[in-house]
Amino acid sequence: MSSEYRTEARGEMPAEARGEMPGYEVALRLFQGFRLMIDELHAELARQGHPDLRPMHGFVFQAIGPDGTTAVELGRRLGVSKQAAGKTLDGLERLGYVVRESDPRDARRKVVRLTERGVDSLVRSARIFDEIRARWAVALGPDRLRAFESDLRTLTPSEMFPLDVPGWFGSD
Amino acid sequence: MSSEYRTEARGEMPAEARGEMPGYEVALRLFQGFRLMIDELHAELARQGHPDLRPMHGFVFQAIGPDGTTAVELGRRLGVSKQAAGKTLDGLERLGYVVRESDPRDARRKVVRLTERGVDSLVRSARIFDEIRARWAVALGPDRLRAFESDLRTLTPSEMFPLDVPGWFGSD
DNA sequence: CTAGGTTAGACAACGTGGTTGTCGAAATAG
DNA sequence: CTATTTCGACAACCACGTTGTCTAACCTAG
Repeated sequence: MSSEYRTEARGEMPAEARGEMPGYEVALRLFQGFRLMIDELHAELARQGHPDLRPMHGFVFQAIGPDGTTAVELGRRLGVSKQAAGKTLDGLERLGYVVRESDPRDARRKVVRLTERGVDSLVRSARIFDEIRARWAVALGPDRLRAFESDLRTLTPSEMFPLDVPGWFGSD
Repeated sequence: MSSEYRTEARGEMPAEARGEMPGYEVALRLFQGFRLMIDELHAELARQGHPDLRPMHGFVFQAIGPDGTTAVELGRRLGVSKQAAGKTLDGLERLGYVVRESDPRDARRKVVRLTERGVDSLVRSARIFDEIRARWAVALGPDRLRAFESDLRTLTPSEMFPLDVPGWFGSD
């Protein structure tokens, strides 16, 4: 991270003059692109009846999945302790996005499932994301956006998205 | 955010078959690209003598700037209270990345400056970012990467990068 | 069938980073 | 000179993560 402290590099034409970007700016702009989408998503979700959802909740819903899961397994997927996952679920349960049902086949397990409201938020999220993408297609042109997405896939090859976002940014 | 709950949309050929990407995947991959760069940056920084730096610290150093700043102003730039900014600075001061000097022209102010060690971490960060970018240039080809960066700039037009990352993800 | 180990979830104590509120000292406006 | 603003410090509090412990339920050997 450095704009003022940039390593001006060995001779030749500066990178910017060749239309290139300093490495740190690529990182910053990737994050900013993500953040623009997420901020707009949640502004629109708030307008559409989901004012209490936060960026993290999308990752949680994704980790819960259509078949439900347990607090332990959720903690594993999110990279946090089962207790932390449980506390997050407490909040989402209060907001009406998930329910805990007891598993008849294993009396210890409490299976967490999305409620109708939870599914509704996911359907709306998908639509809003697609609308943002559609605006990007206008801004870049559809061919250019397809190339952009293809390159993005090349650079981030994994099939599985890392969901262990909570605490990732933290200070220690 | 939805893979299983995708809105399959009205008729025609599915977006994937046209080489397009669902909107939510664009967001996820932008974040993943950022995260790949940041994770590699900090792994390499740790190897080069800066094992205690965290993703957030880069934003803090950026907000401090080459001329130094005060806790109040830093809090403003990071979007947190002056007290929170002060606590963060306490930690960085203990680690030897910043010093607080009293301002002879205003006895209330304590100007925070980067130490030599702080500047060293920025110089190394810039170099590491550029190395990662260079590998991306190999993966995509230099022309394709330039186009990618150009499109990224189009999509994230702002001059100023938002530094108010702490708490942005939080749950309430 | 039972004994021992494992697993899920609840509960408590704690740490870290954020918040607000208050205060005194120093600067500034009138 | 006085009144107001601003900076930094201190304290109380809160949100959200952590670890540790405990009980109930399941599973597997013998």
